[in-house]
Amino acid sequence: MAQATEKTMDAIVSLCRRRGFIFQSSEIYGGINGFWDYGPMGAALKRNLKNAWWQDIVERELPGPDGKPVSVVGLESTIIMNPKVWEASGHIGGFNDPMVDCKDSKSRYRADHVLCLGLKGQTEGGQLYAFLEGDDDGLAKARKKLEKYTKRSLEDAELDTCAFMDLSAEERAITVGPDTKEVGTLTEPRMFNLMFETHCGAIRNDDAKAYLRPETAQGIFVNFHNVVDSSRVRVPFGIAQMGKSFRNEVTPRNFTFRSREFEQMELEFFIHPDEAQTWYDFWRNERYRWWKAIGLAGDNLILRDHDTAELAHYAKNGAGVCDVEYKFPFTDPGFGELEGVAHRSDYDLRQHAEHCGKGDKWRYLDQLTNERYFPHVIEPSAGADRGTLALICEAFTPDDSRPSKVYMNFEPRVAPIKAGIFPLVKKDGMPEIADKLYRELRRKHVVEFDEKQSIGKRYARMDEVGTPYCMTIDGDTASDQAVTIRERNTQSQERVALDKVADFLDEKIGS
RNA sequence: GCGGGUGUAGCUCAGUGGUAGAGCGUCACGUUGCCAACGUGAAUGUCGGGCGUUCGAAUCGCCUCACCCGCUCCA
Repeated sequence: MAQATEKTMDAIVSLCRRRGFIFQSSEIYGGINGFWDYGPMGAALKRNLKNAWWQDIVERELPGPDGKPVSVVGLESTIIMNPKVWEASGHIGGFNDPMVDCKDSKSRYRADHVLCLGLKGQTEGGQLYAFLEGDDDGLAKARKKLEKYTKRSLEDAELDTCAFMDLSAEERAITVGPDTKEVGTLTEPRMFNLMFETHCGAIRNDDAKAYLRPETAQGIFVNFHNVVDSSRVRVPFGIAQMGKSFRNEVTPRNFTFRSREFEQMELEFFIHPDEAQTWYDFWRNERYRWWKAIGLAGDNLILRDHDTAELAHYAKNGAGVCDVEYKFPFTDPGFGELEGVAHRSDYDLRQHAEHCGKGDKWRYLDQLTNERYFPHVIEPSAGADRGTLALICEAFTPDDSRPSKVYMNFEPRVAPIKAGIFPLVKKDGMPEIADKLYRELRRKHVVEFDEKQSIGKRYARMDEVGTPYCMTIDGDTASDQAVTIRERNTQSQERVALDKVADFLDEKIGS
């Protein structure tokens, strides 16, 4: 058995497998890179997370910046859409990063991160030496190579740096790659399409080509007017959607953190352009608060505002972009993104208005003010799989003093099992009383009945899947009509009357 | 995609050319009196996969797949 006394990714992955949280997809055939399955516990945990998001975003009342309830409706759009959606959104074309390969060293670089060092004023002949942006060692190496080539030491003023992206074919031919000694081994910058392709219908030609969506957001934007016309919403309001998205990542990595198939929980919140800052600030703070409330309450969660330099094309000059980030064991001491909150301006609605040919007719009409405009969008976009993984990592609590050596400290709201119902021993009528209690509690909560093996072993199992409460029917229950309730984190026990157990659970778990 | 590492039972691992093992876990029966108790019995292996070398491969070689670390990238 695993002696998981340290909070390492290996220990967490091991527990996920052992207790049925997460398995590798298609494992019996050797697995498939970037795809993961959720077992019984993982499916329950992820569903609880998604339900909490849907309830808190769409269903329950949330006071907005002005104290009035925030208005949000739900949507479920398809994974495959008309390919023109992706032309309009910029995913075909601008979405991908240009990459450059080195034929000699077989390395691949982000083309826009490659810089070239050369002699100032030199227009022909000579050689250029490539290095990676921010790589001081690489720069020093490039300079050394250039000095060796010119056979003399060079002053700073003689040097010139330019971007590889800006080079002509002739200039690329005299460029030496960062990890080679030959010239001309770098390819021209090439796009790698991260969208999965498929074909609709029986004939597989270019006309039938379609894409699996790389984000759920566009399904919301193209349905903007359908929702406005059918559901009596008024700006400001939001459309929420959760669902699978697909990206053919070059390097899936870090357990479920970067997968090729993943689930998003996205809200597109439509606002008047003048109110962008107010609503951006609201959602920025609200989303951070929400992740804390769902169980990421410790120091591992941060809210990070983006620098202007890293802003996406649609977010320049906006109210801002920030990430809710979690310190995973594999990112430590850094952080990994759980959710991005971005002011996307009116970029997407305008793009679709233009591409579908409706143009200004696609503007929103405010019937109170008679103003027509393209609403701006504040987009809180969260990863459900990343969120689930963060909940698992945060909950994983080593404790050598207990038999399981570890327990999962889930918030009761997201815990896969809310309570275990155990007869202390399998005789003297205890199983019958336990079974009756189990059936009663099961009507409202996910609870588990277990009469096998010793009581300690059953507690240990519940610790490892993060069940907050265990209710034990013992020899006194028949006479005093009360059970022992064990609390997971403290392992303390209290005596609760049988007819008060349901109330106890309702209060602790919420309904 | 590049470089490095790893891959044997559910888990942790032993096994370096000669009949696939241990501990824990799991299941059944008995027992039980609050934290992985005990007894008896049982099930579970493409030794990641393929090809090769060999009389014989978990073990040696080549190819491949998956995972981990670094680069890269990202919801």
